[in-house]
This record gives sequence, structure tokens and C-alpha cells, in this order.
Amino acid sequence: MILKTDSPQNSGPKAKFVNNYLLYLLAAASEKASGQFHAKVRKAGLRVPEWRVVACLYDSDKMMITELAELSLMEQSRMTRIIAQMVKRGIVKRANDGTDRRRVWVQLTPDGMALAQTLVADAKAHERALLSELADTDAARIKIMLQAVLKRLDER
Amino acid sequence: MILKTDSPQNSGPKAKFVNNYLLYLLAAASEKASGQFHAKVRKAGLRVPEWRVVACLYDSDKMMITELAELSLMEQSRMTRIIAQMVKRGIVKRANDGTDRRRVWVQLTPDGMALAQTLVADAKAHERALLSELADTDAARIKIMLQAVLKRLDER
DNA sequence: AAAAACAACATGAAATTTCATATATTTTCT
DNA sequence: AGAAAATATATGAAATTTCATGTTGTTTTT
Repeated sequence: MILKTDSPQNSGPKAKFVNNYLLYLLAAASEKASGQFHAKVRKAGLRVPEWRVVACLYDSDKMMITELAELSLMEQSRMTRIIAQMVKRGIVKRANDGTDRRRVWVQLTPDGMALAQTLVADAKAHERALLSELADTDAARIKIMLQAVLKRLDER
Repeated sequence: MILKTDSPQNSGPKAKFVNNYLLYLLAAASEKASGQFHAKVRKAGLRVPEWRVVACLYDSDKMMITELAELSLMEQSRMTRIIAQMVKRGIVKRANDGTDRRRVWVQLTPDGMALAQTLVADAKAHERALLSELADTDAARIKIMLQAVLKRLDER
């Protein structure tokens, strides 16, 4: 494990750049924390971007493609194609808006909702386990902190 | 902006899943915090994965493909191809190991080093600005926290 | 010292992703 | 109202990424 070759907080005289760089720490924490759970997602037959769509729709009942793309952190054209695949597989369905004919509402099908419920429950359980591992460290407050970061980032 | 439609900490009676889910918060914080800087990276003529390689090599002088892949959070076969492109463009060079002939050492060329120095300086400046925006929030301790999280994740 | 296991890297082929742009529709401006 | 701008989604084509597996070289076992 490469990171371990450095002191925990990388405080020595030869402290390196990446292991002490905020954007790297965020990316690495995200990747590594997600790794385990993403394995479960794949076992459930979804790829990660599809899981993101399912999780978003679990919250919202129906969403536009653009909204899904923004919330799922991906580009719109990619989302369009992902939704097309998920429609074929019966996970979501598309519906028109009565007023604005440009819009496409995406909703979970009953199958999709069942999948969502299972996976969201798994996700919550996984999160509890992860947070309990971090309970006695600074990291315990991490969610509050990340929400503060996002609030700042979204404000500008 | 979608996130803002919820209360800051998503604590209402209808709190949603994703906006309060650790893995989402990590992914979103990483994406959004990186966005601005990645624009600079592209202006410097690199794509994000290439910037990661450059940043790793800035710290290390030479690294194996496997090491670069792990530290840069990507798969080995992808890294092999990224390195091939960077070699063509004169950013890095490949060298053999005297003892273990399987290994490929990747190093910055002089041009690559110049690029690295510029971009690392930019990255540090960007980080300072970002951290100063967060200075009066919980987020100020975020680096320490993320390092703790990574330590935990790497330990298991 | 073979054999087996492992490690590092490369590669073909399919699939996904990106980028730029097209199309259709609604909003805003004058 | 008509023109211009903006919004929402779709799509072609090139590029990248993934997945499985191949190759070569090194270590470990027995």
C-alpha cells in the first residue's frame, strides 16, 4: 500500500504533494470508501452510474434527464444513453411532461423501485458500518463537514 | 442548483437519501471542488488523468506503471495506455529496471517537469484559495479528517 | 531445479464516454 | 408578434475505458 509508506499525516521533511493535497484526498477518500459498496452494486446487476440514477430516483419519484445528470455528477448526453439502457432493462421508464414537451421525466418502474429499496438499505447499512469504524477519529464529523464544503462550493 | 432546494443539512422530516449519504457527499465534494482546477489543467494541455500522473511523478522522480495506477486511482491497463500517449507527447519517458525486467519506470522529461512545476504551483494556489473560503467552517479541518479516513480505509 | 504461483505490463475487442453539434420547444426581449 | 436567446434532449463520430486474457519475467514451493 503506497500511502502507508509515508507518515500518517505526511509531516516529515520530505512531505509529498499529492498525499497532502486536498483535491487528491477528496478523490482518494471517495474512491476508496466507495470501492466496497460498488462491488455490491455490481452484484445487484447495476453499474455505478446506474446505481446513482436509482438512488436519485429513490428520493424523488420523477426527475428530468438534466436534473439526474447534475445530481449524479455526469454529463447530460451520457445520462441520456444510460437512461436508454435502463429503460430497455426495465429499471426506469420515460414519460412526457404535459406542459413542456422538451422535458422527459424519468421514473423507477416497480422492478426499479424494488432494486432501489434493496440497494438503499444496503447503502445505509454499509454507511453505518463505515461511520462506526471512524467513530473515534476526527472523521466522525465528516458528513457535516462535507455538507459545509458543498454548501460553500454551491454558493459561488 | 438542485442541492440548495433542501435545507442545509437536510434535516427536515422528508430528508432525502443521497444528499445525506456519505459516499455521495464524498463524490460530490470531490467533483465540485476539483471542477475549477481541472479547467486549468485542460488549459495547460493535459487531461485529468494525465495531470494525476504528472502530480505523482512530481513527488517521486520515477514510478512503476502499477504504482502510478494505484496512486492515481485508476486501472493498470488504462495507465499503460495513458503513459504511452504521454511518452509520444514528450511529457514522460519510460526506462527499464536493471534488475527486474518486468518493470517499467516512468519519469518526467524536462518538459514534463516544467509542466509539473507550473501545475503544482497552480494547484497549491488553488488549494489555498479554496481552504481560505472554508476557513470559518468545520471544513477547515477537512484535510486532517480525510487523511484519517484514508488511513482507516487503507488499514483494512 | 522444476513446477507452481505470482507480479508487471501489454493488448484485442467490446462498450462506454466525450465533444461538438443538431433538433425541438419554450422564454425573453424589443 | 417576431426575433433572439435559452432550455432540454438526442446523436454521430472519435476517443477513451473496461474486461478478460496474453506474455514475459521473478519468487516461492516442494
